[in-house]
Amino acid sequence: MIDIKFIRNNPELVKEAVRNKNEKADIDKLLAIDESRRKLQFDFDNLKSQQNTVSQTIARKKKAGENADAELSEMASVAEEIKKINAELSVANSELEAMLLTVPNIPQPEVPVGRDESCNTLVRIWGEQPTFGFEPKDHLEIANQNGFLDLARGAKISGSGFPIYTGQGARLERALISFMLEYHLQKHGYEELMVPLAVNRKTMTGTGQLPKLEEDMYHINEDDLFLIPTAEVPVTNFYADEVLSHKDLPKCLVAYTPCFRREAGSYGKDTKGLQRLHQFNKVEMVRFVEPEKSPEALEEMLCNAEAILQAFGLHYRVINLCTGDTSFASQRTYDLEVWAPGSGKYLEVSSVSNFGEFQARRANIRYKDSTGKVRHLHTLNGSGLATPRLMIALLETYQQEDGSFKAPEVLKPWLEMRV
RNA sequence: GGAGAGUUGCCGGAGCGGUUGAACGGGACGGUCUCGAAAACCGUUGUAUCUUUACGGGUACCCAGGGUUCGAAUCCCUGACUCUCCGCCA
Repeated sequence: MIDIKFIRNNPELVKEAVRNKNEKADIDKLLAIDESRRKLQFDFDNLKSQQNTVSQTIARKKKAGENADAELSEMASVAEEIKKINAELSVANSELEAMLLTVPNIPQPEVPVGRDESCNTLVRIWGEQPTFGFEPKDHLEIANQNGFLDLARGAKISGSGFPIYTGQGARLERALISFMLEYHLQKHGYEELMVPLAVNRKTMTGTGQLPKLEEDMYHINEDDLFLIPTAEVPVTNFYADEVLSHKDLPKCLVAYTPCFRREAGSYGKDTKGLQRLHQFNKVEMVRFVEPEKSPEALEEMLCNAEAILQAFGLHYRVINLCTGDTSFASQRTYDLEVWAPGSGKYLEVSSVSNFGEFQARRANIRYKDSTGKVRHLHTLNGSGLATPRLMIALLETYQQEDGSFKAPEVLKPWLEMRV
């Protein structure tokens, strides 16, 4: 959420951000509501002030045994008026609140302006595309040949986009999750959380999924709960409505969760195999930092995510997203795209974003700085990483000529957990 | 699912419908004392919002939302959450 005072003082800047992000929040209307709301608030405060004063007089008179009928009848009409204005005020307040929730975050200056992904820029490339002495197969062929996946039965049980990992495939998936979690815990200093997969409306609003993305999420009607599309939601909201101390910052959390996405409106796009799913696994990093430190933290998290791909020896590139491609809540986002040699393309496996105070305002997460002042902190998050496309890259990169799969050395211990 | 109890400031914990933004205690911070510290003593210790160049002032907030009243932390209704007991269950 953008500070209403900021919108008041920089309306053009906010409108530009709305345009550049292909959003459609009506800033002029928002400001008009804000204006009338403040007028109502002013009237309300004055009437209340009058009421408080006279009420005290009444109290004093009654205590002294004097007659207070004059004041009482005077206050009856004031009370009436207050009730009326209060009703208008709460309507105006909720209107403003609703509108504020539709205003996207403002991209940082470093973010290239552009409508869509064609305007994204390349930051760097790591490694090289591997070469094969044979025609590399795509991940589905490898998976099928080795019995790693059973998509047909997943579709039977739930529908397409709900994969079943079988045998060594299931084990590999679990190994990836464990490896990544432990990597971030041991080498990058994160703390682990295991969180609820179904969360309430307030939580979804806190990180910015609601109101915009309601259609993209699975919803449990009975209890008005949503299945999380990313661990970002429960983990960021971990500190909702709290005031932390600057001594607690930065706070670095990591969590593994399944993620659920309806992917409404994207049917038919990149649907082959594990490329686009309704349920997938992801390890997510989240940081809570002091405002001044967030740009630096973003770079660190990017490196944390890259470290995983490097450990696996996978070729990838880092992309700087343009305004039109950064999400509603983000100020700045890097994508990590891993090379899938069998499919012959780069696949997004991570998105690392700085949200500034946008989410902290929505979720009401604050901290007390070293001077004792209470401020909103900055939140960031990054996938570290999502497994399906990572699995694709691994299978395709480490396939053998006979179609078998040879896992990279670092994964060996994780695939051979002895009991 | 049934029965009961509860939700007050950083924490513990008071609070008759009328100077209660909130007693009292603890903690934290500042000061006095001390070579230094402890103890003791004194003082400070909320958030949001409007207004003001500033000093300051107004208003709201005692889980949330409604209601009663001139006036609600205090009375009534609804909801959320916590705890105890019973039932059910991995």
